[in-house]
Amino acid sequence: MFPKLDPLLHSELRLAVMSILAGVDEADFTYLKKQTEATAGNLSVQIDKLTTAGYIMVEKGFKGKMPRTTCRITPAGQEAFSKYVEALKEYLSASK
Amino acid sequence: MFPKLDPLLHSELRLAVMSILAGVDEADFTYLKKQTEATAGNLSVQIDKLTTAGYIMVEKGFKGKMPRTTCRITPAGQEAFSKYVEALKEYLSASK
DNA sequence: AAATTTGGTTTATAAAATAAACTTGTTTAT
DNA sequence: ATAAACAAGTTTATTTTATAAACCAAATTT
Repeated sequence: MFPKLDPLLHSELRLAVMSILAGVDEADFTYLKKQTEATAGNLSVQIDKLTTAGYIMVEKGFKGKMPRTTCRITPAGQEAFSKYVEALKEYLSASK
Repeated sequence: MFPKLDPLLHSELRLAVMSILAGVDEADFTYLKKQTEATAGNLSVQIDKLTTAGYIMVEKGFKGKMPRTTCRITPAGQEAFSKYVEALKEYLSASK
């Protein structure tokens, strides 16, 4: 009746990050920070977790002389996100 | 862009409980336990939190000689649940 | 060249989820 | 009648998480 919710996605900030990445080709750290209004530390930690899980890929480079961290969703991440959305629907459609 | 998710509802078990209660008039502890497959301890704690928040009401009585705990969603709970669902949609509709 | 800002990471703390252990009373078996 | 097993929870302890605070290195501004 109530499917298990992927704990990696059932987190406000990680879900926001995945939500953004699911809709774009790539997004860098500062963009994610602005959009989510998260602190840098929190974002850094959550990006690590998503990376370890294989849900996103991180590429580190430079934009001019400044460091730049670019994130991209992986196919596994896309699928996990879709599954999570489906699972969640079971919880939201109460009376059904 | 990403609204704050009510932390009281953004919890797998509490959300399941609220989801059930949103669809029925009342449900007792054992029914909730069976439906959610939660441990009694966990369920007890989460019911407390929802009660303290004013999202549900608990009535204690007896069915024959055995204790019975009946739960009901409150108007405040109904509203919080609706708001949560709306907020969550912002997270799920990524590309929009 | 000192102060500030950028783009982060690491570490520490607070809060949450969860399970294990316990309680109170009931039913069943001996 | 009493011991064993079960029902319905609660309380307490443990593990995870989320989050922020503190820190770091390099770049930019004053």
